[in-house]
Amino acid sequence: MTLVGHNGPVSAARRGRPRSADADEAILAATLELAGEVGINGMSMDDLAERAGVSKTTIYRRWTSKEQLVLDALRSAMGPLDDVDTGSVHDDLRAYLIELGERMWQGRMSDVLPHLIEVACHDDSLRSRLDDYVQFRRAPMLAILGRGVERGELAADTDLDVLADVLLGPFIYRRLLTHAPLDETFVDRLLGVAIRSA
Amino acid sequence: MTLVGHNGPVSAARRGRPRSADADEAILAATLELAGEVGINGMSMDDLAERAGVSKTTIYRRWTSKEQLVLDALRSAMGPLDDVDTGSVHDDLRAYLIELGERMWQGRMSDVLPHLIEVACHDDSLRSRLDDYVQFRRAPMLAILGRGVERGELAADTDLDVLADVLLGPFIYRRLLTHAPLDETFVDRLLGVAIRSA
DNA sequence: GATTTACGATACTGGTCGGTTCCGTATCGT
DNA sequence: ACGATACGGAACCGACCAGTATCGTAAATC
Repeated sequence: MTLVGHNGPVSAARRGRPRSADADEAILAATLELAGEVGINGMSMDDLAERAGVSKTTIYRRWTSKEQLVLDALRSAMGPLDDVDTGSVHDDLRAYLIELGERMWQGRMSDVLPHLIEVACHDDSLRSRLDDYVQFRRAPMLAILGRGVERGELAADTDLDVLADVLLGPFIYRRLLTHAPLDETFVDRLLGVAIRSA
Repeated sequence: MTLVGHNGPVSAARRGRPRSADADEAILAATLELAGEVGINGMSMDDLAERAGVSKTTIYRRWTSKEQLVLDALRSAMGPLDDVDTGSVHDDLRAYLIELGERMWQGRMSDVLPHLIEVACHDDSLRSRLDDYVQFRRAPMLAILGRGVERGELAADTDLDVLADVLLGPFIYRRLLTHAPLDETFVDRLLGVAIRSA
């Protein structure tokens, strides 16, 4: 969490008033919310404090800087993406892409993504955080495709990297540029184009 | 151009010292350069003036605000993208995508794109400018695919919209997220996956 | 109850930035 | 030559912002 104070061993029962766990959650949530609305740089710490229903002091008691806070908030937004093995590439991909589509619209990370991409152009910390996120989305996809090759559903010489690009790229493209929907209809048509065994 | 002064009829030979055409060009070029490096919001007018080798007064004599300047600079960066008809969908797409790949790396618009996407989230003027750009890239692509259907190279029930997403999406995806190359090898593999008549 | 720590509110500091103003100089048409 | 306009340089204004400091109060331990 990169919290400021050395929160020592839990058993050691600190003296004094304890930190509010609600405040931690409220600050992280408000950070993602505000950063999604006005951008990472456009977000002022004063506005953030107000949105979180918390004093600015309370924020700086936990994080040393805005940068550290944003980093933590982004990490907290990365939920795991399950990769179920149904025994069929098509069904695996369908399930995976449908969930991806949902998260791309309502996931906590989704609104911040455009801003994160922007800042990552010059900020190495955020750049590596974004790389984590990208691999996070890519790994299950490559696993699914790998199983497809093993089972003979996909040609052995298939370029899995490019195939993953073909399946993931349109999601980013629609989300950032055309704002077209990412619903089941889209997933089915996408699979129809990309996978021959449709 | 949204220039400030009413530059009247050209024949009317204004009195006094004329505006420097070099300055116009230098300012627009420096705007794209700097905006690409530090972002649209991160670009200060003082730095911009220095980069353009021009005084800040000279900028504000031409444009009323930073916003107007950026809008003009973006418009000036949109060069036309030719759509040659070779008689084969595959060859048309190949030529188109290879040029797209080149422009995505070295085109004047390309560095600004991530920043433009970001700002477009809250700025309607830039949002519509970005929409122009998107349609600008999509239109020739759809024309190529349309001819493919006419010639019977593509199935008549092909969803051209999704197919265009499949061909363009990976470019955005690689450019913004994975930073993988957009070279000829990639184009050929992409076409191999997306077009059955490969 | 005394001590220790967290909290909210507010004010403050040092810096940045968009945009304006002023002045002396350069370049045009007449 | 003269008036009109453009130019560079620099100072300037008002707004905003990250981060700090202070103070009175609330909640925990001892």
